[in-house]
Amino acid sequence: MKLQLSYYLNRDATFLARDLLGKLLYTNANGVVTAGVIVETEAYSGIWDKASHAYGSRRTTRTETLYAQGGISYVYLCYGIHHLFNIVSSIEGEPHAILIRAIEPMLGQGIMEHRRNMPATEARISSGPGCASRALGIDLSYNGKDLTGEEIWLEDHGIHYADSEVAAVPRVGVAYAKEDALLPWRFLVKGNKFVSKPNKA
DNA sequence: AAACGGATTGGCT
DNA sequence: GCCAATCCGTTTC
Repeated sequence: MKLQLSYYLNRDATFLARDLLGKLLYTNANGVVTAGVIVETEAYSGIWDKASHAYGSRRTTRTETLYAQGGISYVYLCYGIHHLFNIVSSIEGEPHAILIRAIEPMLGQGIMEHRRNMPATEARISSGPGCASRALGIDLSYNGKDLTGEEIWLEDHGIHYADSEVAAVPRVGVAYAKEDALLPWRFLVKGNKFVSKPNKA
């Protein structure tokens, strides 16, 4: 049920990004548990990926997390306000990460409503990487957390999407990555209302 | 100690 | 649906 360390050691970031669709992401913030089904992801793969923070083997205090062995979280602040949550994968020294861009709320909707200050009937409550993180209560304090621990983890509840239900399209907001911006490394569940806005395929 | 810039969001037309 | 505000951790001087 709970995904174990071995799952995160897979060295194919795009495989994981696709495989993570349908998995449940849980957080436990001081006993307050919330969870949602992952319905949109993006793969960031290693030092050759111009869209990755680890492009060109860039190592700073912040990106150091990406180089660790898979199975931990990488949370960083975007635009000064949004906490973007990534799953670090692959072996130590190979900086792969999967950005979680949207979830479908499954547990603790009332808590999410409070965190987002909007009714759970609104799709945007957890649509988009910043919103999904906020709904789950993820902030910078979650950076570097063990994903097999008790604060944040993933579970497999047997939800599986057929290839015909999944779209692989270019990533969002990475125009600066030049030719790598065209790679179809964004995966989403077609027709799911929580998938974030940029829907063009 | 200061400047930078962004894996976005949501408010406005 | 489009456009532009925005903020602080990170990086660099």
